[in-house]
Amino acid sequence: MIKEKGLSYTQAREELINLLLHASTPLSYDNIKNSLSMDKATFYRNTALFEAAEIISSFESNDKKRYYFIEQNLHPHFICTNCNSIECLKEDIIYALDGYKIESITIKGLCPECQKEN
Amino acid sequence: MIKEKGLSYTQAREELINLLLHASTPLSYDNIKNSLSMDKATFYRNTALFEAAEIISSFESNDKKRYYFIEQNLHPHFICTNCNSIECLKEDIIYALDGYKIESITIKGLCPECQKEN
DNA sequence: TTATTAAATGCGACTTAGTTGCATTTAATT
DNA sequence: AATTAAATGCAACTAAGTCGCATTTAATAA
Ligand SMILES: [Mn+2]
Ligand SMILES: [Mn+2]
Ligand SMILES: [Zn+2]
Ligand SMILES: [Zn+2]
Repeated sequence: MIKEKGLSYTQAREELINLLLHASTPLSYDNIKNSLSMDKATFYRNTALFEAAEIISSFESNDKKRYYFIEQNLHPHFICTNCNSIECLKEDIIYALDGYKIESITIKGLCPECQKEN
Repeated sequence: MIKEKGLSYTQAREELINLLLHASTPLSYDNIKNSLSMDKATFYRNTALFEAAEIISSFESNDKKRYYFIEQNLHPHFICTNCNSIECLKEDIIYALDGYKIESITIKGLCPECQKEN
């Protein structure tokens, strides 16, 4: 995966790709900093590189943090503006936007839990 | 609009609502700071208040800035990850997410301009 | 209209996710 | 094994947004 894109294969990059491959939702630096052996600067330099190489995607959540993910099938992510939880929405929503290339879709609002509380 | 929600009607709030009402795309503080007579703290305190009162919505773009908008019909916004431009996507896309309340939808990717350059 | 008061504002200090420069280490190639 | 350009760690930095507090203003009562 890394080598296919002509990038050199380092310990840090392997570690980062593995974490993202096995995650069930997008992850921020903050989420995984304790599982990472690399420095924060290395994390961000590599995520930027992987995004440019189109190995990973990301979005900015409500909590001012960026979340990174690797996913085979394009699906929207739901972000709760109350509790900041992030969910994968597996229901297929087809976006045919002529001339645009779609990298990620985020839907913000209130999750079922938070809506009840109102 | 402001009074309907039981908020007091101040010069700063009128100014802010007017700017957002007449904007053709979502706006960040940076976009309009030169047109604003209020302080940055007041801008952010009022946007937070308006969001809580459900007068405005917002999303975090790719450039780490938050964009605010008032819109009658719910439609997605497209954010180009290359040039950071923001567009309203008027084509109606119906999201029926049972149990969720949807406040905003953002689609990220490459706009037609930036995709050509590749 | 004026007096009262709680809420709104401006200002400066602060927070914090992410970035950058530079010295050191490491992966890739010879 | 030697070479070298790229990758990394560290510490300093940047900038969007937040917060405390003194001052001003909107709303209400007199
Ligand atoms: Mn997902
Ligand atoms: Mn719009
Ligand atoms: Zn929630
Ligand atoms: Zn673009």
